[in-house]
Amino acid sequence: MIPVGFINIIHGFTVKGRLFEPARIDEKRMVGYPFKEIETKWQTHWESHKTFSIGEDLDLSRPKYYVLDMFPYPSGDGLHVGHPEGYTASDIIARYKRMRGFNVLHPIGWDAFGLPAEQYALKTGTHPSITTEKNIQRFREQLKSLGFSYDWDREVNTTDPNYYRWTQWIFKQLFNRGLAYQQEKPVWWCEELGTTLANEEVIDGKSEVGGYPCIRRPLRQWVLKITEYADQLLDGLDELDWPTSTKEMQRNWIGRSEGAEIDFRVADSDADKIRVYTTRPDTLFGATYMVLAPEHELVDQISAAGARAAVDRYRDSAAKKSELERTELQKQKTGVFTGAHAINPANGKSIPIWIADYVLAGYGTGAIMAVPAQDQRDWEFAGTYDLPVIRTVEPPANFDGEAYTGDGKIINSDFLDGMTVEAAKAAMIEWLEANGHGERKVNYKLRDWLFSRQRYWGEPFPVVFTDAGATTVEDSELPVILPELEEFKPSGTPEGPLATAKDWLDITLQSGQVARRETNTMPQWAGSCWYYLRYIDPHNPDALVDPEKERYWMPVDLYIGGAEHAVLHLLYARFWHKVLYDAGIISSPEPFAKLVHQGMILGELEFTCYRNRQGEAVSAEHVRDGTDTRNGEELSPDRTADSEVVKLGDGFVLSEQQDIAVEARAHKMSKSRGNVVNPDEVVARYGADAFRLYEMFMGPLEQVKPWNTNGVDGTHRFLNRVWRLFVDNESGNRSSKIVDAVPSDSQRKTLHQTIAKVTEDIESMRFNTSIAALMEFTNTVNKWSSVPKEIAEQFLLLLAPLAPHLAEELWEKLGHNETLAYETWPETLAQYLKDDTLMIAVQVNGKLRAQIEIAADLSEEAVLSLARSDDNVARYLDGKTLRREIYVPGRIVNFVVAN
RNA sequence: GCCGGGGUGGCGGAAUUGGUAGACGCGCCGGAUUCAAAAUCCGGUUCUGGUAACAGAGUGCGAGUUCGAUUCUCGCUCCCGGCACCA
Repeated sequence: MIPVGFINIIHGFTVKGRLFEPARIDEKRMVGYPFKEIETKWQTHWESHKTFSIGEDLDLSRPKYYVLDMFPYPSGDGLHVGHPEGYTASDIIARYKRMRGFNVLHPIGWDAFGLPAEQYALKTGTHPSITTEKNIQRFREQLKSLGFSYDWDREVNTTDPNYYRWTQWIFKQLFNRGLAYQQEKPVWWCEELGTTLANEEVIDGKSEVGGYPCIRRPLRQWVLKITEYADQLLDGLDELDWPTSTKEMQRNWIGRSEGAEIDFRVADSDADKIRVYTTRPDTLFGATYMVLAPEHELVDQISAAGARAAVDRYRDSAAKKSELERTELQKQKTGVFTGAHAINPANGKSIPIWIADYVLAGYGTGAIMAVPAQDQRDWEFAGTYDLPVIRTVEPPANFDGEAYTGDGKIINSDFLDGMTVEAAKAAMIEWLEANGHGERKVNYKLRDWLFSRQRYWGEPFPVVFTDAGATTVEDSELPVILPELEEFKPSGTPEGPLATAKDWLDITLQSGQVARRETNTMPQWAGSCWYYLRYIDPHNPDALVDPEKERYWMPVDLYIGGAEHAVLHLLYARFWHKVLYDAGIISSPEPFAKLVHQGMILGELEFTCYRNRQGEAVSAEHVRDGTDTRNGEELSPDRTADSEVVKLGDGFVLSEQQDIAVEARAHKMSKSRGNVVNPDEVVARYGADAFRLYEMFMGPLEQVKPWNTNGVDGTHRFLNRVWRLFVDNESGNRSSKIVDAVPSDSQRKTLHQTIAKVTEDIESMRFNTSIAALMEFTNTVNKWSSVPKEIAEQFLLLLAPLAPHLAEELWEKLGHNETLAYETWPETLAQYLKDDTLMIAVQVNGKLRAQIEIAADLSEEAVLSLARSDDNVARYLDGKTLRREIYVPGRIVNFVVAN
């Protein structure tokens, strides 16, 4: 699912003779508590005791919590520091919820079909299943080394026939419900990859993977009718606790719009009527011309003899343009007059019909009525070709724009005059329907989902072709197993590599009928569309999920994963889910109740100074995209050491040459930049607990933030201090500072304030501040001469979700034989939260002049009097007229004075 | 262009039913320990002035509301992410 690959080598590089080593971390030897030993010990313990396996016999009277990570695509490069960010967050929640008495489902698996393994097979002949298995091993080890509390008995793997059997079964449900159909569709074909690609896999006419050129060609494809669910997918968003940006992106992607379709008769012709789609039926009287997409089917029929040559020329050139060129040219709109005219049904006027590629064939009806007065695109086109403009909405008096798209009084529109836009739309639709000229219509940007790929490493379709067409195979025939192949080369034809599997391809059905299997495979999205359901009942041979278990566990309570999946994965999964819901197979209309995106982790902050060919430094304000904005000269970026720059004003400048501003920013981790950080090395040096803690301590989970290996020092030191607090350095036994004594009130206060803060922060996923609270706690406790065992234990329970290995070890040292994973989470006792005395601020005219200590229950009058008598406050009140006294209990006093 | 998010010390960040800006950590400076170093511990660290007490300025820029604004309102600006002729 996470397609980004990163290398796991950290290499220094030289720039102008200086060596930069962004993350050479084995150089310094870390001394401190024996994290390596402890972490291995507890990882082994959890595994052998199946601590986090929830098994089959659950106490269903307990509340459940399903916390899910987006499962990874096991790339050959292993984990990078971005993966464990979300995984750590979900692990903390999982561990916390267990301690809160929930049955917690916290699984992991592998999204293991996909192009990279197939391309590797092409190069090396290694079967993708071997590569995949090897990569999974590596990922599994890495995840285990970080101490995540997954239920490893529930691991799923999309390439396992026992898994994809049910992916195929779901496809059958789609097929049976008429939601899967075949169509000749112009699709992106990439010669180099020997496969078709989905729109989202082609960027600027090149393949997303490899950057190879792609062309459009028609192919028989499987398509899923996601558009049938457009309204449900849109409406379902309202009830979800998801980031607004993600919901908004899905809404835009679905792109629902309401309007009307209107029929225009072609003048002096018996050609078919031309139907247009518009969201502004109220502007019909302002339609001054009509535009058809170059691909529109009526173009041939209507073009006048004299215009035909020009029309054909324009159509040819439009067909050759890639999508990119079409959109790039949006500044200057082009088109050709067909020589034909259409009759405006509202007023009988004749308007010219043009073709232009700013009208898309695939949206609406592929034809529009152009209203330049109220549409900026039409305005531009009309300007270019000198077409008339009729305003039908009165713009505001001070309006100085071109097309006016706002609300206003309708003018020049016969029976609509004087209405608002909203009323006029309704009135016009009513008129159109009454007179047979058109009808109300809802449109979507969302297109049906191109669901087949001409690849090997994907799920085979459970489909065979006979003379009668496509049929699905019997359930008893599932899974349709991917055949072994000698060669993984694409056939070079639109048929995928499976076409070369002769023994597999042709079968005889039970009826005796001869049939041929579908040679397409499913796209990578298929397996990830429903994996969260399989985790609930991963080994069930009879159903994709047991209905009773499904009812208990669904929906997912918390789903954590990257924002790059905001639309596609999350929309496709919701679509399948709703289909399964409608089919009565599952009980919940939405799969993911709450969604959180972890922010990307960037490389370390870098300073870059740009230099021209003479080697002269160019100040950053003159640099844009690596060139000098003043003369267009190419500049070379020069990585500059921290010691050579100094902060000046808003930015950084060279310390030797302070008129030269340098660029200061953290970049996305990438091989080419050499700023990739490998978690294995961080774990080796600091330990998994310190690594987990740092990932959470960096800042808010959702935020993009730069990595800084030095920062791990901080969390490691913190864990060291905790260790020394509990363990005697000499003997390795429990420290004599931990005593069996009754805590003092003040000690209880420290503890319970920490419990309150950590609990609140974990509940709202503010892990950075919960860690800060634990640090403050240890800073305070370190000053105590002894620590009551009761306090020490409660603290360890608070630490446990965040740094589980160390917490377990110290818990054991305090004399416990069982894991603390299911201990009860500490309870905040309110009586220890309030202080007897508190410090409050005293301001005079809003400026802070003193801080005074008061008894918490002191009356307002007494507080004010105390504040007035403070020396420094008195200084500012002296000789002035006191106008107002403000006391916010427990917080602040403000005296307002005048001369 | 449109939609969404953001701008706070040298750095990551903390504080919003409006109430002591800079918690916690990194880095840096000073000290202790050490033959020395690492590690550890203690103190300092927004800027300016002052030995200090304290004073002035300060949360992207400019206005406004308020006794009081990082927080609310209006205008501007820069950065990040997404979409981009969807009629």
